[in-house]
Amino acid sequence: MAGGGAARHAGAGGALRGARRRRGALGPGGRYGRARAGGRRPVRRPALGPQQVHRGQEGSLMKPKLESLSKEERLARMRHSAAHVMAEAVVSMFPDAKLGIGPPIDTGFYYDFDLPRPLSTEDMPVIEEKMRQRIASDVPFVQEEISKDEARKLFAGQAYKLELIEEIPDKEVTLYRHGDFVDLCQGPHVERTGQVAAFRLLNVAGAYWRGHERNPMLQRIYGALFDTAEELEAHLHQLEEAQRRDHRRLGRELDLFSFHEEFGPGLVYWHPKGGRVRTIIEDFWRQEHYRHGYDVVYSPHIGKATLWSTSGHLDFYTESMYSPMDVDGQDYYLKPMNCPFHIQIYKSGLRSYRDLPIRMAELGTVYRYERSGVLHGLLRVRGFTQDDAHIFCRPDQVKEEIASCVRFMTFFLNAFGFKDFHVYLSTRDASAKYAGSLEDWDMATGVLREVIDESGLPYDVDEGGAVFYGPKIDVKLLDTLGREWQCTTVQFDFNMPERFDVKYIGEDGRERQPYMVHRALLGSLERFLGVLIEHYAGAFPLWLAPVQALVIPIADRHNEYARSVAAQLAEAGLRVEVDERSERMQAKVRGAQLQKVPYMLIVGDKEAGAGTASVRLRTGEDLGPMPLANVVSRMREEVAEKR
RNA sequence: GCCGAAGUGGCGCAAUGGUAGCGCAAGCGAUUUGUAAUCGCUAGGUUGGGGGUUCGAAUCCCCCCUUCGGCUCCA
Repeated sequence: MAGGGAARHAGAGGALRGARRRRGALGPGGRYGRARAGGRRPVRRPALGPQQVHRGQEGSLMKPKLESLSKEERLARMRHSAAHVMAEAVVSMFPDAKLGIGPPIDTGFYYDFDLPRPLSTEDMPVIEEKMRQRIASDVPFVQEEISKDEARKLFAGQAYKLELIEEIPDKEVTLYRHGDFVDLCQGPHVERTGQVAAFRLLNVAGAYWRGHERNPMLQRIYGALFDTAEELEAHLHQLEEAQRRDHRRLGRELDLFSFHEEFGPGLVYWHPKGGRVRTIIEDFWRQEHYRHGYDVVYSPHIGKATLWSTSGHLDFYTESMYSPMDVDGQDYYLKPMNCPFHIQIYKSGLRSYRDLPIRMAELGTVYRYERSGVLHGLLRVRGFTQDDAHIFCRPDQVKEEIASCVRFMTFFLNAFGFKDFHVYLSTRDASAKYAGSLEDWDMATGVLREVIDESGLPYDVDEGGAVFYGPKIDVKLLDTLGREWQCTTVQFDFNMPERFDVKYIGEDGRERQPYMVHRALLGSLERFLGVLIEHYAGAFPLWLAPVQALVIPIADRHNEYARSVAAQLAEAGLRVEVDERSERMQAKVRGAQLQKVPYMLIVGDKEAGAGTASVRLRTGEDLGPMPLANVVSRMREEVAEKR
């Protein structure tokens, strides 16, 4: 994020409207919260209208058979039905329970409840058991349609359901009934409870009713559900495996970084090894930016209040800013963004149309207040370094500049081996909170859309997801649990040029306002490194590995030769260490494996005599003894190719 | 910020009202070893912080801090 005002102007929750929104605002499955967490994403599937699900006596005769459906659709139905069965179980335990919604999600389902007491993990087996009984009883799911009036009577006392009923545009609403349990629901479901497959209740979490912070907080129970017990087990196993590649754990084990909560949560301390990786990325970043026509700048970390009032941050972004510090009786603020500074650099001279585009990049460290509950390792911190840039350009240059940002982004993500990322086009909605003219917005949104279309990257439209000052393209990378984290962002800004009166002299000699584009490609180095660590499970490719080779002398008498081997590699620009501990070679190999060092160079009598090293790779592959020159050339080649 | 769970040596864990232990890591010593853990010894904790109950608190109660999983918000 490079622009301002997101906090207040991102719209009501910024939920994914548009592409991911399903029709209607019905109960379970009708409307979803945000598409966000891993396995917590609403399933995407075509809405199945009532016309496709005919009513039958048993609610089954005319429905498509479960087996004939796609796996995706079948799972969605089972998950949705499991949510109903779970709701029934919870209601049987708490007759006064008020029901929220209970949709299927990527890996299972959830249901939200308003209950008289907090649920605990001890409740899970009880609920599960009730569910299994209901599944064993194998009763049919029956769809019904009733008038809204009838529905209001049926759901009297169910405040949340009543709210949903009022929002349904049709005269009739659909219900799904199994056994004595009935829910306001558009469906579709499986035919019988017995068709609900392998599931496990996972956890309870708080969730605001309809995702709004001002609404009551309900208790949400998450469950996982798959076709078979094996697939369920595999999924649960995968969740455990994910812990092994959690960047917070790897950060400690690989000695990359630490946090010191007692001295400030959300503030990263980079250790030498993590610092090494970061430096490599920064060097690469700088080199590529120069190559791509950017200038690299540095700006201060604090600025006077007048800067932030002019920029609008004090009006629109104060909630994310830290309290001012007093400097000679003046208020100074720690910067939450770099843009106002870059604008000053732009404005330090008269700019001609010939000077544009001006591309100003900075690894700019910013500080933002993040609410305590949202901090998350490196992925959400309070101080971070954006790989920020601001592009000032003429109207005729806009499209190419945006296109080159997208190409540059793709180049970086490829360089780091990312295949799995989600692109979003965030547009404005009907509200009137936006800066800039509608024409500007239409133009900018059109350009962004054209550029992504032409890039061939699949994307979703996040209607209303734009910040108040302009539309944007965002790219989100996935962590090990499949949670999305916004990294790349390319944003138009129709606010700041106006506020700071940014100009250039046009061909006609008159002052004109340039277009301003904020962009961060990696996003922030902290977040990017966090995602990257999980992406590689800590086993960085050679060019990024903090220690590229570990020389392992077999006995103390080989230490001297080991040091000379290390010196030769270091001379060739490789990062190498020697394990001189009085340990057995096996222990040293194990240590290197655990540290995920790519190359292990084992040296004993044979190697010292022949001027070689026996090479073991992190993969376990034994390359046998190699002349040092060959080791060096092999490694240098691997580094050059960023493999 | 909200809901729930949790905080015990650097890390992973045990001790559920009665003297805080174990493994790994660390330090020291021995060993000099051929592709994922050599052996021994030593040191290390006012149990996240503060208050309370009790003869006695890691354990029970209250407040705060932090972490984890969600929600909301965002790079």
